Amino acid sequence: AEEIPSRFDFSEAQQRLYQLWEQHEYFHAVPDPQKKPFTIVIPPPNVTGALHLGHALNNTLQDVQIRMKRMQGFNALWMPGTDHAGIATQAVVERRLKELEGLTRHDLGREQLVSRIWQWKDEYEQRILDQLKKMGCSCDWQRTRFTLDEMCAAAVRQTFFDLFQKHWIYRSKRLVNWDTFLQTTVSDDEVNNETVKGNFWHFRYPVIAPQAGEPSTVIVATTRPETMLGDTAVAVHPDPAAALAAIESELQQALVDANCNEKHQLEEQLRALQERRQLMLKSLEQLRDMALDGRLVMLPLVDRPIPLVVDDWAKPELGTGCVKITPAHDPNDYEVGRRCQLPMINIMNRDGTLNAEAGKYQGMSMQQARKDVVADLDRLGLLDKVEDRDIEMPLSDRSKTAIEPWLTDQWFIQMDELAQSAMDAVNDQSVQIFPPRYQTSYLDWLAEKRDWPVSRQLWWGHQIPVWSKGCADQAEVESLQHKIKSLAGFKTEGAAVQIEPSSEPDAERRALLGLPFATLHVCLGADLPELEQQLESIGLNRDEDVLDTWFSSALWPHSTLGWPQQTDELAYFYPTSTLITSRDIISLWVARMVLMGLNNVGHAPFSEVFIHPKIQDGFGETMSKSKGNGIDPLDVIDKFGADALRYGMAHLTTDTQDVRMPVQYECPHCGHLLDQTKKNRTQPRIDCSACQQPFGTQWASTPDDKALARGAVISERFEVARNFVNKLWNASRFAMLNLDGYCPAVVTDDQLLIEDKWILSRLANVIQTVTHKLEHYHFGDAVRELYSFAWDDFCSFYLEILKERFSDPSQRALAQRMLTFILDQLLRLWHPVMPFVTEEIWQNLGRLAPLRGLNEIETVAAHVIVAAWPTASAEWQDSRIESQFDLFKQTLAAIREIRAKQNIPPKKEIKFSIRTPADNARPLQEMASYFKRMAAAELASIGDDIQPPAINAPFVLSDLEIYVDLEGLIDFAAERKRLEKEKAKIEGAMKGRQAKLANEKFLSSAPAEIIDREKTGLAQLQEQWEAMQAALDRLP
RNA sequence: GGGCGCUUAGCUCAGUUGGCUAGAGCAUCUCGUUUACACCGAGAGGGUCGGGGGUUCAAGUCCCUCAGCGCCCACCA
Repeated sequence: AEEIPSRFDFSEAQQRLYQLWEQHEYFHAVPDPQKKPFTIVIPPPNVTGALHLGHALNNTLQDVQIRMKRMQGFNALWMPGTDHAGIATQAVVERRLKELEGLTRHDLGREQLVSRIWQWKDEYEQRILDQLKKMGCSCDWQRTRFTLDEMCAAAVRQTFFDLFQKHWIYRSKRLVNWDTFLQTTVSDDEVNNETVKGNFWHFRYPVIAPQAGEPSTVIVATTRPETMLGDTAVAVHPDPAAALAAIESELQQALVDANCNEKHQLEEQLRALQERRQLMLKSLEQLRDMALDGRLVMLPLVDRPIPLVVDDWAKPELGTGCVKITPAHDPNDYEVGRRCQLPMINIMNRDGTLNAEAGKYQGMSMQQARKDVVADLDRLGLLDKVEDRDIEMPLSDRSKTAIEPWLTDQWFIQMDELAQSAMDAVNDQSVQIFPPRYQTSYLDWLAEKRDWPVSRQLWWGHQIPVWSKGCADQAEVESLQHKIKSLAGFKTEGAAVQIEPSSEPDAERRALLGLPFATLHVCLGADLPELEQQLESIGLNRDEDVLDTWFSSALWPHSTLGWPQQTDELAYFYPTSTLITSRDIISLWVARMVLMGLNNVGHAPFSEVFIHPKIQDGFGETMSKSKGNGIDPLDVIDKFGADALRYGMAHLTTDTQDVRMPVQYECPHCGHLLDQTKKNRTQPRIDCSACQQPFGTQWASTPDDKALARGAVISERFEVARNFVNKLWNASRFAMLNLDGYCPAVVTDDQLLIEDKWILSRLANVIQTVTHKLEHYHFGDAVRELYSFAWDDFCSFYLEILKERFSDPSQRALAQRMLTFILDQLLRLWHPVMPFVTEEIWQNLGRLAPLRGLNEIETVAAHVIVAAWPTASAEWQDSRIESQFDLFKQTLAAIREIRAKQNIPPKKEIKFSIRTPADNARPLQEMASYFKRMAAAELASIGDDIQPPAINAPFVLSDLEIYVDLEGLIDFAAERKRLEKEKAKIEGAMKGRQAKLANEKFLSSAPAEIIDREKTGLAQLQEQWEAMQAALDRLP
């Protein structure tokens, strides 16, 4: 035992122990009807890049749950895997392709690009799985899945086919966010709005054949002039007078409720509105009438007659009150176009240049066209005016270029029934969300029941399993349909047909634009190469698009278990037990998993969802790769160990707050820690403030910077955890040093000393609390409870007391049995949070004490990972013993305080007396030797009627007066100071109570129990005060 | 604009259904290497609980309001 080092060498142990667990296949779970399953599916990390501390938190919590449940005897399965993360991954790879080779994806082609992305995926998946292993995650690696692998693909195909058959999947036109640089759509949450300086242009559109008294032009305003080439109408409000009046009365109402700050502003707004009304109302009403009359205006530059239409999207209080309608390039205009049945003219190519619809502007970029359109209108005298204005510009998060709204064909999932089923699951509590407030965001989002657009114009993902062909007329539709249905294998192999009528009802326009009469879609429910070939041979082509990445993620809990195959795993492990994730994907992922699980398997995928806090940097911003404020968990593991990382994560997990984590750079040359500041956190190179040498950061991009040693990003928050790991390690080291001659035997109650009973009572309470807290996701509470038990109770008191008993041969055997038992229990309780150090100690303890136990002796499990979770024994719980022991602790603290204040040398022995009733006296008397050891103080006398020493320092607790004998030691000044301060404190407390008790209302309204408490409290304070005063009086 | 949170010691966070003198760790200061641990031990100082108002015998805790911060959703010709 002597050769055990005083510090836990985690870096050596982590690898060895992880291998040990894997060799024994402790992580591998197979269906076993004898055991109850407990299942968690990992929120699959994106293969975009490495994991940061947010993931570390997420995965730590999952592993804590899994390890605890495994110890509780459940058949625990933690299903690991990664997500292909569609656009994010493709964009990363494309960007790198551009940087390193100067190539675009079009240079490579689909197949080549996809194979490049697979390479990237292999690399990062490896890295991610490696990170998880280094964190100690006990995932069943044999079952590792990837959202794009064959098993998941089969589930995707089957699901799509099923929804297609139910007609819950359909194709329709939709405006998408088009990134003209990457030439792909981006989802709404990958679009950032940036405020930029722009202009507000006012154009005149000539009215065709104006009648007398009518305006000859209509003025419209826009921030995007080039889109006018695709205008198909000008809208006016159906009742501008009423609309203006409504706003006016709203403003007036607001004015009534307003405070003076707002008042001024509101008055101004009101004045402007009234002015406007005077100025514009008449002409707006006139235009409205013209619109109702079916009048047309001439769209300049392209010379296209377009109608005036009536729609309440045209707000009379904004702009000119009239609004140009460009259905194919603006989301709101698109809605107007649908309501008014307007043609939708797409003027843009995939690459952001203008197409043939734009006439002479064809081939120009949108920016160029903007300049030319404005200039040309100006020349024609149709530019009314130009205002400066701040405008919100949508930018692509990936390419940082402007997003263009663009009208395209997209596949949708009809959500009403699916969403309802997912709402029901939460409403009837078959899925419970913790903390419960997150139910609201889940339910609110689903309640909108907006159809889910699932196609993405990407190459990386599950390609949509639909083959289509446009038909020119009804006859062709019928003959093609007949041909398809008679294909060999069509009926037997799982295929379905849908007919999509054209979005353009007008035959002439269809002919003009080359649109089909209808499109025939065939969906195949599985990979069927022969059938696919046959379809292609009769002219059907497979959709180029892929599915939204969340489509496959939504199937994750059942696809990973083999669905649509009816596997044993699916039958046994599904539905899973709990889902642990972060709040930003409640709607994107959690809700969709619920509805897909219900649709596919007929059962919600999990019964509980725990939403954990988010990790923020020192400035309150969430960690993300793009901000450069992320921490690689491996940096923390290298410096503090995996257990410390996990401890830190669990400790910070409370259910109210996000976690703020200020970080530092560690200089790779001298180890100095530099605070991360807002300024230096995005710098590629930093000079160490201690040794002046430069080091690189994760932002290093130039070859010079990259060549520098990288400074790790770490947080001192983990120091506490590391220190605790070491504390536990050394407690076990103490045990090892004192277990010579250990022999196990049943320990009976009558053998136990008061401190044994106390520690067992504490242990029983802690087991109960910690189990409850962990089972209810209160990770922080559980860790705090265990920490104070291990450090304060076990180490600071129990072990100190045992030292005394180890030196007494008659007590040694019992002390050893107690020590091994408590340590054994501590290791089990800590194992889910700190698997490595507990396993290592378990091995060491097992060598010296393989048989352990109190009530019965048993051979313990070879490894703590599979040891039984402790159960709280009710017989041990004894609040009387605990309060008796508390008296000991308080007495000890009092003596130590007086020693410190009096500056008594540590080795100098002192004497003290205690005046207390016999009930308290007995246990304290029994512990007399511990005062000697732990405070170098001898208990001279104790009892109801003892005489305090002549010169003493008093300390008064409830029912307990402690007198430290200061004969020949006293520092009068220090003692006076202590007593005065103590007295003042007591006086303050007394004052509050006296005031309360003098208050008639308090006496009449407060419950008797509270009044009683106040009274006895005051009496005690009075007693203490008198003792202080008396002692002061005695001082010379 | 709508919604959900948050604001407690220099820092990071606890604080149950309102009820004894508001806690912990780090940092600071004092003392100490007594055979588990200096990644340690003993002790101390440090808070008008974001501001203002209200309900109550009693408010960190409940209500209103203002300010600041974070996140989600929607939207701005």
